[in-house]
Amino acid sequence: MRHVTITDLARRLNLSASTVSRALRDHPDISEQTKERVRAIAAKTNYQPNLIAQSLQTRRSNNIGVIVPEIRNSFFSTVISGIEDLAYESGYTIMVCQSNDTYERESINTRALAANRVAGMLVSVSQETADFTHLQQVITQGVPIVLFDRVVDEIDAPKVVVDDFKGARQAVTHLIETGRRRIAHLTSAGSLYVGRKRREGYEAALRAHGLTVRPEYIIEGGCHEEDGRAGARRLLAMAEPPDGIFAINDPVALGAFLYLQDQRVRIPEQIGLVGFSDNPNAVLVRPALTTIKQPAYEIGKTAASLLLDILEGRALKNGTTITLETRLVIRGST
Amino acid sequence: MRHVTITDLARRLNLSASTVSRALRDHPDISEQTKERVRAIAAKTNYQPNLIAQSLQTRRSNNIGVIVPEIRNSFFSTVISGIEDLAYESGYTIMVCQSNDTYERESINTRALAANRVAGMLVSVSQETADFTHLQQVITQGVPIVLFDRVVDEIDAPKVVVDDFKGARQAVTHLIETGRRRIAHLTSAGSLYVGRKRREGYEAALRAHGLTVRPEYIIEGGCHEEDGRAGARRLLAMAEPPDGIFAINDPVALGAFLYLQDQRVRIPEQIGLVGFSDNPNAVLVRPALTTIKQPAYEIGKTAASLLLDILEGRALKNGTTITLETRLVIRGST
DNA sequence: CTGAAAGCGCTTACAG
DNA sequence: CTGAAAGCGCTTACAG
Repeated sequence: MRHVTITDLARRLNLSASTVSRALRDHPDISEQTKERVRAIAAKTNYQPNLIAQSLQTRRSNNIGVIVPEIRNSFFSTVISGIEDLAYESGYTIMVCQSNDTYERESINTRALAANRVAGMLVSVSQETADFTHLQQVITQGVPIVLFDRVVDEIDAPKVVVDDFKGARQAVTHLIETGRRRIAHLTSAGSLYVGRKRREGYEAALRAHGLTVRPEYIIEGGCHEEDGRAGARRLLAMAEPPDGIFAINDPVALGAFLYLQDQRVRIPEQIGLVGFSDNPNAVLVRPALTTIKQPAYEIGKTAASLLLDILEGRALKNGTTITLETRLVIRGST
Repeated sequence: MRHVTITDLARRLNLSASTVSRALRDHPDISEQTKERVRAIAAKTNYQPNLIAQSLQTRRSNNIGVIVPEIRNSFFSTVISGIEDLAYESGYTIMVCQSNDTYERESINTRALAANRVAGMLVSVSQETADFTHLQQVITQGVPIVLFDRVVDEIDAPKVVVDDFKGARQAVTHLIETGRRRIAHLTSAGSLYVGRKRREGYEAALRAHGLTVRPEYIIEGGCHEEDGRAGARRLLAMAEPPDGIFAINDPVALGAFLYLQDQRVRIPEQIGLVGFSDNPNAVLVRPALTTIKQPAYEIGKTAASLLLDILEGRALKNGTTITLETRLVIRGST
């Protein structure tokens, strides 16, 4: 019923705990014969080292903390999948928290992970977060953080991102090149880094083609499907509705898509639509969604591998930021 | 740079570690004044209790382990979301592992979580798993397990499921009642519990309506979109293709859907299609997918709450199995 | 009301 | 090659 300990093994073999410990870790000092005996009894009793005790003693941990806005968002669950696969290969386990896009929960999560003495953290900040001391404190305590996707300039930590500006500019340029002139943008509220960058890309594309940025065409909402629906409703209600929409991400784009479809607006003839992410379900709608492909799984793997580099002493250059490639995937919605 | 310890606080206040510890836990013996001093210095130095040390001492943990086949499957990521939300409310953190549907990785994950001395585990077994000693050992060690979705009869543990048999029967009955007579089934390979149950429901519905079960119409594959495509291809190639398809889950159904659409097969006129889960993307295709709604988020919450009941000493009746309701959601694909 | 001591399950310098 | 001792950061019965 109880967990077997090293002391239990030692007692049964008439050895000291030290010797058993060394035998289990294959220390060269220990005789092969003793090692055999220890291994045999360990296997027989189903001994499992207590990683808690080991962590306390060695002040090292095999756990890494992950904080994302929402686990059930396809983009983030794919990132987590990438993180877990790499962590698994390297003998780490991940502790996963979601902030539900609130600052409060994000900071509580950060503390909980710190209290659990994770070796490091991988975080994508919430939409609400504007104060970053919770993250700074962790770093000050010597626990490395790698930021991904929702990164922030205020924190000096390695980052894994895609070129949001460029991706957005590409998306909007594509809308312009396919003949749209009244292009709206569905974006997040607040100061989300990716929101800002994508919006800048949107504006840059318009300007580069001599189009004016019309503030009424920029709808600030959230990052979910329902926000896309709401945004599309507002756009359709305008005296001069847009003929193109660039959404901050695929869920928002799909929300807009469904609303337009409900309203019998023809896509792409009346309104062209572009998303951002290339979630698996971008290909399910008809016409399929044109979008900017973001390598979610690779983002997870890359962020995890940066963290492992730090944990295993491979120093990173100051200000390391890895920018993964996005790609415009043209489908039927434009 | 280093983490502040209780001893650090004690030294700065000229108190003993015991007193500081008691003050922090608000022990009644300690004077209010001392508590104040301790709290003040703890806040000032950003003291964070070392949960690792605490766990070792108290032999309790605030971590619960979660093992799923695949994090980036919409059903499982939603379940995990439910688990995390409830765990968060109760002060627990979750450690998440994916087996990628292999027995090997599932058993290694189980050991890793056990070595991390999680308070309990929530698991949905892999498609490959046929030997359950890795789970049995954990239970024997006194670590409770709650199974969900992919449960197994061989393990005596509380379970959270939906009525797969009934849901499947309902799905197929619906296909029959809408006039289909040649109904195929796309299922998993191997002995997956949910696969078996859903197949039994499929066969029961056919028999109840005097239709014969035609083995060539039962295609064993996997649980992913590509398996649905492959299955649909095989069905279409038959001399007498089916006029209805019941798929083991939504990803498989959507894979079949896309293949049929590519082949210009009209849904629902030529072939009616029903899935299982009601993933968010079931509503994205046109016609939208008829499916059996499975409350993924509630499954996660329920499984987590059963585990918390056990952890907090609220005994469960032997053989507790919670069966959540499924519902037939009729959309355009039938 | 506070402190000294023991101990949770390990690891590792130090001795022999 | 093996063991005794100390210690990781806590908690808690036992004394005072």
